This record gives sequence, C-alpha cells and structure tokens, in this order.
Amino acid sequence: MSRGVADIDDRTGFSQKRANAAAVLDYAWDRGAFTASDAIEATGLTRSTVIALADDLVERGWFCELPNARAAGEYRKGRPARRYELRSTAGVVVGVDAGQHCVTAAVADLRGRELARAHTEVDEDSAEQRLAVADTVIAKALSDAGALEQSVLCVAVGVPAPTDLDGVSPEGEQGFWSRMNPGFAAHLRERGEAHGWLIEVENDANLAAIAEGALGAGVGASSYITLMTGERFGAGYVVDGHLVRGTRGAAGELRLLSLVEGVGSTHGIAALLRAWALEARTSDTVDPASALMTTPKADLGAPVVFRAAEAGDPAALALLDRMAERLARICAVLGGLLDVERIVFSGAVADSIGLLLPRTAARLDELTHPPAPGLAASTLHGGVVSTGAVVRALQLVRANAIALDPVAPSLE
Amino acid sequence: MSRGVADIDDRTGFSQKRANAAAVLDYAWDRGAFTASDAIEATGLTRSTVIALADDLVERGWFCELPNARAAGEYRKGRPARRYELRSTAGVVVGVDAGQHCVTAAVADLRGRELARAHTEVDEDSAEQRLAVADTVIAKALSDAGALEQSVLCVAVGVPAPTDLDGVSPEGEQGFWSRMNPGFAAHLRERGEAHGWLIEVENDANLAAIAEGALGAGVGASSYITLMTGERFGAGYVVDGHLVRGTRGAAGELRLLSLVEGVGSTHGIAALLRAWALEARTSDTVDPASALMTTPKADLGAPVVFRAAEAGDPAALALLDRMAERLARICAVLGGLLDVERIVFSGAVADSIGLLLPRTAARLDELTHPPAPGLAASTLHGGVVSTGAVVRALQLVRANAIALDPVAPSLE
DNA sequence: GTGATTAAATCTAGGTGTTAAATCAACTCC
DNA sequence: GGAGTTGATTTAACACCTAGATTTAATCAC
Repeated sequence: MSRGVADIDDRTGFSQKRANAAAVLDYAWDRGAFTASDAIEATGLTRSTVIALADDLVERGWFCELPNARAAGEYRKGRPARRYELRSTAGVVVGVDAGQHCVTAAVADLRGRELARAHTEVDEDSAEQRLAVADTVIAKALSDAGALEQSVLCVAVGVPAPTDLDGVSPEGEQGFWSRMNPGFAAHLRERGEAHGWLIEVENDANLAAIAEGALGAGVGASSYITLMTGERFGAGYVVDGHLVRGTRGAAGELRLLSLVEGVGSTHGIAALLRAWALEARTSDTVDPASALMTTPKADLGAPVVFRAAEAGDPAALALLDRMAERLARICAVLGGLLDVERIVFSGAVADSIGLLLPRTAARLDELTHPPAPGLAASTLHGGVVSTGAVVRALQLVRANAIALDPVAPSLE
Repeated sequence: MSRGVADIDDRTGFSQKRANAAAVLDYAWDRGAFTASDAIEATGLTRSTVIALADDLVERGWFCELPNARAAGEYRKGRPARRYELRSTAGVVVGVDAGQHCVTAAVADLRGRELARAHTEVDEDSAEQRLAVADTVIAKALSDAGALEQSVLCVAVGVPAPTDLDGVSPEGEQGFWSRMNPGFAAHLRERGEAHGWLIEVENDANLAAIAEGALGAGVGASSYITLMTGERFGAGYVVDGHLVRGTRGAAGELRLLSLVEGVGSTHGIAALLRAWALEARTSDTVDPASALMTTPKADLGAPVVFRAAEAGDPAALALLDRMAERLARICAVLGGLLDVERIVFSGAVADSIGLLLPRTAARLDELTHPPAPGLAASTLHGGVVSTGAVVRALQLVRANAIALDPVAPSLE
C-alpha cells in the first residue's frame, strides 16, 4: 500500500516523489492530452514511475484518464497508450478587478477558459462596502459559472494601489490607496480559509503587465513595460521575466515622471486629450467646423479626438502629435532606464490608439539610441486587469498545485 | 557500497540525495563550524542522513571534519559531537574589474577572505591586448595568493558595458562597449575549460550593486540602487532581491536621464564638479582667496571642491548645493520609478561625499512624497567592482557547488 | 482468421536513500 | 565509579526509483 503524493509529510523540505509529481503536473499544465511516453520523454523518469505518478494524480483529481486510447486520429501501431489530461475542471480561479468605480470578477477553469464574468459599479468607498461588493460580485460570477465556493483554488485581486507581498497597501495620499484596498487580502483569506483558497492582491498595472505577457502584446518579450493609459498613467514592469514590484510594491507609480521635461504631470491619455481639446476650443486657431468645436462640451473627450484625427481633422492631429511627443518622452525614460524590448499600451484607450502609435514611435527613435523599444497596443481591450488577475491566479495554482486539493470529480 | 553525491547521474532531473546534499552544503556555507545536530535542525533530515551526507561531502573535499570535538569553549555535556566546517580552501574565486584604464583582479577563498589583489594600468585598447592584460593580472593575483589554476572555481569579470546573460556586450556607440568587453566570456571559458571554471561577465555597476548588497551600504535592503558616480553616472538596480538587468543588460545605463529637468547630462560627480569649478573661476563672484581660484588649473577637481567645502568655502559650498539639486533629481526619478528603499553612492568619490549627502537628502525629501529612499555612501572604497565580482563569483559557486569539484586537500 | 510485428502496460527484482528505533560510545558531574 | 546526558552507530523497515522480463492490445501481412 503506497502513500499518495498528498500524504507525504514535508518535514524534510525535499521529497523526491513530490518533486517528480510536480514535474509531471507541470508538464501536463500547458499540454493537452498526453501519453505516459510523452511524459517519460519530458521528465526523464521511467515508465513505471511516470505511470505511478499519473495514476496518483488521477486519484487526487488533477488528471483524468481519457478512455479513447488512440482517438486523436493519428494512427499508431502497437498497444494503444493510456492517455491522460489535466482536468480543467479540477477547480476554478477567480480574477477580480477592484477598480475605483467598477468591480469585475472573472471565473476561469484551469485552462484559462473564462466561464463567467460579473461586474458592478461602486459609488461609495467605505471599506465594508467595498469588501461586500467584492464578495457579491465574486459570488455572482461563481454562480453564473456554475462553480461552488469549494471548487475555487485561488482568488487574485487587482487594486489601483501599490501592494506589498501580503497584499496590503500603504496609506497613500489622503488615504486613497488604503481606501482602494481596504484589506482585501485579509478579508478573502478569512472567507476562503475553509476551502483553502490561495489569495493574492496585486496592483492593477502589474496584473495588466502579467496579462499582456501571457496573452497580449507582451508575449515573447522577456522584458517589457505595460503602460495603463486611462485617466492616469500607471505602469507594470516585467524585466528579465520577473515582475518588478519594489519595496512597497510601488514600482510603476509614475508620479516622479513629472520631473521629466515635456511630461510634467502623470495625467493619462484620456484626461489630457480631453483637457487639451477644451483648451483648443478657446483658441481661435481651430477651424469652427472641426469636431473639436462642434461636439458638445460634455461629450468632448479622447474618443472624439481620435475619431476626428482619423477623419483628418488638423486640430485633432495636432493634439495627437503633442501627445506623441509626451508619450515618446515617457517611453524613452522608462524604456531607457529599464532596457526593455517592448512597451505595451494597455487600458481603455488602447483600442483607438492606432494613429498615435507610429507618431510616438517615430519620436521615440529620435530620442533614444537604437534599438528603441517596440511599441504595441494591447489587444486585450477592457478586461486587462481581470484577465491579468486570472492569469496570476493560474500561475499561483500551478506553482502550488501539489500542495492543493482539487475538487473531486463527483462534485463537478 | 554507496555511491557518492558526485557520481549520481542526473538523467532524472531530480535526485533526492543531490538535493539534500545541496541543502547541507548551503547550510554550511554561511556558518562556521557546525555539528550534525545543527544541520539536522536546519534541514529537517535525520541524523543518519545528515551524517552520511556530511561524510560524503568531506570525501568530496567540500567539508573538513574538525578534530577537536568541543573545542569551541562552550561547555556541553554528553558525547562530544563531530564537527564539520566548509573548507574555505576547497577552491578560490577570482573577481576582476576590467575598467577602462585599469584592470584589477582579486582572489578570495570560499569564505570571501581576500588572498591577493593585483592590478595594471591599460592604455591601448586592442582586443587581444585587453584579454592578455586580464590573463596576466589574473595569473599574478593567483600566484600572489599561492593558488593554482586548477583550484579556481569561478571567475567573474566586471566591464564598463552592458552584458547579456552570456556575458557578451552589444556594439555600443563607436564600438566602446565591445572594445571594453572584447569577448572576455569566450576567452576565459576556453582558458578555464580544463579546470571547469565557471565564468561570468557582468556590467560593473551591477557588480557594485551586488557588492553593496552583500557587504556594503545595501545590506538589509531588498530593493536598492547603487549609483556609480565617477566620471559618468551608471547604476545597478536590485529590486525585490533580484538584479534588474534588462534585455541587453543595459538597465542602469542612465543616458536617458538627460531628459529629466535639471539633470541634462549623465556626467558624473567628478566630471561635473571639475567643470563647474573651472566655470566658477572665470566668473568674478568668487573670492580670489578661495581654493577654487588658488589651486592650479590642472589640479582642480572634485577632491579640491570637497576639501574647500569642508573648510567652509562659500563658492565650493554653492557648487555642492548645485550638485545636491542634480543628485536629488536623479534619485527622485530612479527611486520613485523603482520604489527602492535605499540609494547607495559608490565609486571613487563616495569617500568624500559627506557634505553632499545630507543636502541631497533634504532636497530629495522635497521632491518626493514620503517616505523618500534613504541615501548612503559606500563604505567599500575603491575596490567595489572587484569586490562585487568576488561576491558574484562566490554566489555562482554556492549555487552550483554540488555540480563542481573542489580541489583535493592534498593540493592545497 | 492466423501469425508476425509493434508499442505500450504491467510485473518483478534489485538498489538507493531515507526514517525510526535500538544500541553503543564518550563525555561530565557528583 | 556510577548516573546522567548527548550524540554516534547500527539495524530493520520502508519509500521510491530503475531496469529488464513479460504480458497485453492493437495493426498489418497473408
């Protein structure tokens, strides 16, 4: 009677079986169905060992054994191989974007397939209310996904504040940061304790960077920066494959960019284009027929400027040139100081940034010695942060898989 | 008949014994003499296992067994414990500072004790010549240390150029970088192949940062920046305990700081103070009795300015204030963007920076939201880079120890 | 269909490395 | 010199891996 991987006590710090099981599980993670022979080749272990481990993982609920031996169409001679696969339903992860005005929760299976997504606007900012809203949105998303609380393996939350490794945010100016992150980590840890949830609370721009690196415009780059470009700038750095967090998790807070010539403030693209458009209105150099003049004041914003520029409006194009100059300086400083190969523009405006990017790139080329970092617009649209939270949650599950208990197949 | 750790083939990727031996070795690394009981507590392994591993490591040459059972003075009852210790003479490491004008090599034992140090000025910059000079200096240092080539476990080289993970530098402007690093990595790898040398070629500022983190003003900080402040600025970042290198290893090249208001160029403290002092001379606002006026033009430089300032010279103090403003801006941008807890000033001028530091700190406080990063002057004096190279070499040896073969005691 | 071929599963024996418990050894203290 | 204490050593059992022999489940050739 052999003990399962789960039963191994880890007093010694190192267990061969545990390590080997982790290797097999890790191999299966980014692989579809596979045979023992595949795993043998990948891990270097013997057939007996691999099969024993795989059967163990099946018993624990991580793997399922596929019945159809050589179904995959690829004809093969010899005895049909047993086929295993990571049970994508062995659990779910929850990725939460706890933004300033809107809380979104996405539920995904272990393959990263999104099962459900829920969101709510938040007005009031009291700590209890924010935590309660998060609870509600998570519950809604879980029920939409048809998942139980006990099938949750990890919850990752993105907040518009720096966070330390425990997910706690510093006070910040006027308590903004601690208002945005009123103890999500402690709250969720308590809430998920019974089910063994892993909890991570992380800065939103950092999660956006993780998302871009895994699924978006950062794929293939080992060093890149993700610039969140909404009302304010915020950045997530990934350098040498590592997320760069900083002592308080505040790396990527760009307030100090105000010291860079031609940048001045950390207002984001959306905020600035709106302000500049309003400013342009009061000058008399703009053609009265321009969209910048004809659009009602309340509707004037970044989208209007982008659309006008696409239609060839000279005033709007002038604003984009001005913005390109500013962006190029930001990219030059960040890219130069960190030596990244790519800078990804992420967030709401990323979709309409088409005209801005080449102008920025051209200016960036002038500012830096070659090679300048490549510029790319995010392809992940609105949900970057919640997507990043899901990706991060999956990373955590993957890294800790052997120590976790997935849901039994019967509870699916 | 049990096999030694060295004989274990690593086909499987995981070997319990190898991992446990590594744990024991790692425990011994930053520890003096220790008993089996100590290691048992530290590793969680059984007495039998620990003793077997320790004896194995003795046989391989990593440990020596100390005869005097309870020599350490601390009285204890019971049977005297066997005592082991890492053999600090199991090999040596070489740390090289291959600077632009001077090549230094330091040889140290496994405890980091410096055994010898040699250096040569270099004038000509031909690739062959630079490599030959390095070879000579290394050989000199080794012979001074009484060490043989075969007892070298690792050679780390610092170069004033960015390097990739293989130690190769990009071309750079006018080929400066590739002239500074004319293939040290390949050359040394070939030279040390027979003896199994580990080779690392790394940017000098990065090595300085490693030195400061291990022995200098960066100790205790998980995120800090080391600013090399000689003729030019260069920085090494350590964030979240990791060295931040960047795609081409060029993170820490501060050229782009020229975009920061009030900084303008990347000239270092020494270069700027000299230039400013010369500039002040031509104005007629400076007291003719000031050292800035009386010092011969050729001798005017940073040391003169620092000494004059310490003597209370108003003109010199004005220059320091100007410099403090500039430094504060650099620190604000770097510290703010990376969220570090400390900034260490390293390099030749660090010794005389006493008056400058508090002024810079005061200005930095105004520029940033609290808490501002702490400022510190390096205590490692001239040899930061070679010291950093030694530290880095020891890190590499430690990380790869189980795979290395130390010198037999007989060859000591 | 029958038998050869093939590829994989399964079984078996043996070895390594670990633990746990019993025993032995080397000291100190009184 | 005996009790007490601490650690080394020995022993047996066990966990886990490997290697090789054997079996099984298929295809293919006829």
